[in-house]
Amino acid sequence: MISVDEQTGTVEIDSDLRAADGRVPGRRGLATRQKLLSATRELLDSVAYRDLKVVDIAQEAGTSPATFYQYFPDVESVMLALASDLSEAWHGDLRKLVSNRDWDGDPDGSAKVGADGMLEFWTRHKPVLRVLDLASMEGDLRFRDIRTFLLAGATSALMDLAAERRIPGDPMASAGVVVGMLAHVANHQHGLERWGVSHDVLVDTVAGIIRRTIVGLP
Amino acid sequence: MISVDEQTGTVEIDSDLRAADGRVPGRRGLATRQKLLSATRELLDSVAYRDLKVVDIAQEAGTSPATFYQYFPDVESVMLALASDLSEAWHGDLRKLVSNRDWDGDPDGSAKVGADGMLEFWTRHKPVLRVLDLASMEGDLRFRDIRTFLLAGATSALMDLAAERRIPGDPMASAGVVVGMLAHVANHQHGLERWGVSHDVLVDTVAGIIRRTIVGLP
DNA sequence: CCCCGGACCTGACACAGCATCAGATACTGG
DNA sequence: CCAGTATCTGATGCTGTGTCAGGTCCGGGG
Repeated sequence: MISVDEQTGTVEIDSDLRAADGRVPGRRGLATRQKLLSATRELLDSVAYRDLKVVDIAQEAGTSPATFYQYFPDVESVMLALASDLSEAWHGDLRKLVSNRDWDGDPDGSAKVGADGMLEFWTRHKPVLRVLDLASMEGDLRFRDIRTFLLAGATSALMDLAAERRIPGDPMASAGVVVGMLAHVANHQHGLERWGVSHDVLVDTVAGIIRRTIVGLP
Repeated sequence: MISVDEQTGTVEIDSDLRAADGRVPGRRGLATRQKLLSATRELLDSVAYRDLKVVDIAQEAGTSPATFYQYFPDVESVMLALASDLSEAWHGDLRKLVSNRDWDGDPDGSAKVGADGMLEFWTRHKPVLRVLDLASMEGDLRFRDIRTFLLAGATSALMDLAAERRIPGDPMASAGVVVGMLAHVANHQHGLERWGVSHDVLVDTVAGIIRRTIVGLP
């Protein structure tokens, strides 16, 4: 669980969960909590976030709505937990997607692998990431901080890359816009394909932009 | 009112509105409908889309919930109408933002004016556009078609530009990605500024990407 | 083995917002 | 001024939320 202190702006990893009444859950309780999380992720494949009902999550998890409220105050909090878990699990891997590349030896290939990896990651975790983007866009600071944390590794790696190479323009802005573009393209992949743009062409286009914006011209 | 025929996939401009019971509204009815639309737009400045209640819209418009249902089946339909109006009104202007430029004489200036204009347009109509993006992302085809129509002018103008100049890569993909990036940056402008990226730097960064992706290298 | 106390679960309930309809009210043409 | 139609709304049933008191399950001490 990532919690953000609005006062200091620091991000803390806080793992001692509490049930609604302040109890510390035991084995059985944690299992139930987990079942509720899984049930939510399952439902998210077929139901839009807005249409997720507490009743349905409880039923899918084989329990009652009242039990749901023992572990989460509302549906939004379940999403917060799911997004937070995902963010913690992948933060580092996304950074490596950028930093573990041979940008000097093979800049084009590196850009392509990075773009492809990002798109693939987004596709794999689409349901949760979609909600993360949705809520961030709506201005929810808790989701926005989780999203920022998830992308921070990749963003700062790209920023360093741009700074090292003395690319014209602001490295921070370039990295931020590029990462945003990647997330956006990943989300709208289906829409673009519907317009006749194949997956491969899309990856090449995005890779080209990364190449020219971050690494510099050939 | 833009309506999309799911069967044929065609988009039709349909202006003869009907009330809930099939009547054709008169002057008074149309005025009430308009008041409901305005009330919704007003509320959207301060209330998140998800939290928009029929009760509140009706109250803001100085009427009753039952009246609301005479003109719209639900809140989503009001948004559809607002987005549709916006799309029709600005479709052409966004195209001109790209096509009325001297790309040969002053490519850098043109890119900058285009980027700035797009960001300004997005900021001005933020509340409605945010919902448009939100709903499109959620996969709602009606909103996605409206969004596509709104951006189609600018996109095809950019596509032509890229094609004329025989830029490496697929012109359609380049234009689509660039327009998507513009929309994304516009939406996340505040987040990026919070990270220390000023508006001007952002415009320059985006203009640079347009310049290199669509017009070609200096 | 039984029993007890705490951890866990749930049926029942009060309430908010949605959606509908019958009947009241306002406008307009003659 | 009145009839007839367009427009509006109070009353109502329904779905889903969030809370609580009380019931069930389970492991450890007697």
